[in-house]
Amino acid sequence: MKKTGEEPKKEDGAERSSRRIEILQEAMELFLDKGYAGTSMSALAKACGIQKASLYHHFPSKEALFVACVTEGYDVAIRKLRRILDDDSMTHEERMRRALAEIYRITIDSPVGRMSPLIAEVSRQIPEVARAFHDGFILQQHEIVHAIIDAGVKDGVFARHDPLGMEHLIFGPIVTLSISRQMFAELDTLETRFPVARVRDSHCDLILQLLRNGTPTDRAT
Amino acid sequence: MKKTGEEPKKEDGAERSSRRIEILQEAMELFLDKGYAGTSMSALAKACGIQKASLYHHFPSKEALFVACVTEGYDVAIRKLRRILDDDSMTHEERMRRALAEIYRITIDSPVGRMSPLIAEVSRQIPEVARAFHDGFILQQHEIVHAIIDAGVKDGVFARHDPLGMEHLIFGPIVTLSISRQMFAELDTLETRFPVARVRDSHCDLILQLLRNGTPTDRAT
DNA sequence: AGAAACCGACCGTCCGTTCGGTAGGGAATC
DNA sequence: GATTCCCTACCGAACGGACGGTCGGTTTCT
Repeated sequence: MKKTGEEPKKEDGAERSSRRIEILQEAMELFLDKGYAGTSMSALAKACGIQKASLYHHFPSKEALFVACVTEGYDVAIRKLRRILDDDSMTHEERMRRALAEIYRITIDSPVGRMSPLIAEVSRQIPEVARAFHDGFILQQHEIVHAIIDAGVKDGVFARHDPLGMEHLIFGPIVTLSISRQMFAELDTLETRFPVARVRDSHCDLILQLLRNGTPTDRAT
Repeated sequence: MKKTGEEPKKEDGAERSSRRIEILQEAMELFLDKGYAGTSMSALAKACGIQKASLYHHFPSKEALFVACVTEGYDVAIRKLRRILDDDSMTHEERMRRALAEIYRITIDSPVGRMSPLIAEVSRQIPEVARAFHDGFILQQHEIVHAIIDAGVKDGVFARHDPLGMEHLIFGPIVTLSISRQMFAELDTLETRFPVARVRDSHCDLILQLLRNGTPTDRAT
């Protein structure tokens, strides 16, 4: 509701409530490492070097703190992706490759992208966070990719495919790779079975192969 | 360690410790519905109609109970998939389509398949369960799919692709669809954005399109 | 002075787990 | 055939601890 209205000073933006930002960063780290239920307010306070009661001067509850963790930050994460969409100096294929690489980076390396398992964990308890994550993060990326593909189709460079199927074919492997790398982090075969660079390059090749060749079977379900 | 040695009577197998099985079924239901941390032993006991202390006569701890939930059942889940692999009465393409449909069913409908978010939630706390899930469930399915593809390649029906990339292109969308449908279950656009049948059919078409056409760029990274 | 930030101590609750004890049925003993 | 023994399944009650959250008061900054 009101997530940018608690600054002590004016809306200078540069250093608005440094404590609050510090708490959010520590919280993000702990949540990603220990999960939502596994992160206690006491542990977070200790990580920040303050008392637990002080946390409640910045956030009214643990749930609100988690929601802030999710909602604040994903607009920053996809900003670069949006810039790729707006860049006209590339060919359609090159722009697609750049966008895919950036989505891999966002989903696997950035804190917001790695939060999918967390959202899944709390989605029943805090349904609003699932909606926020979907509308503000997932949906944004999907729309950007569709825009890139549509531009290529319009110029006759890309073949037309079922948008829904293409969407899942693009994002499915990326999301699954990110989640797998987290849940199987302890496996000694992690880098063999789930290597980022190899999967990314191979995935990219296969998608572009589909985008270049038209689909002969145009079965409409 | 000893999971089949607690029957009260002989090892008749038909009704080995009915209480134990009842507990496992109720536990699976609760875990899938409320998550691991969100499922208390008290709630499980109430669901089974017994006292909480009685649970500890069948399982030494909550962790052990969860591990049993995961490990007991996934061999049953992929039995049908294995039968499809061994069926020689189909063409390669038809077998691939059948296998894909079965994997969608397993991953989205069966209890074991829907446990991925749960495994992710507890993977740090109980690392052994992640390994068991990977080796006994994920890896089994991957090997079966690779065997089906290899047979098609050997007969010249399927084109050869990077096995790792193909693996992620096949399983990625399925796993992501299953997880998305759970974490975004409250969204009113769920069936529009994540419909099983449409995604499955479209996915299947795209995969087979790739398997039919060879890949011209044979870049080895 | 006044507000914001912070602190130490505390509250009520719920959790996983344990303990001592009971009911009941089958086997062994007399 | 009755008694004793034993073992499994079960139960009521409680334990220790951790958790999210609160309260009254103190410090800090402007």
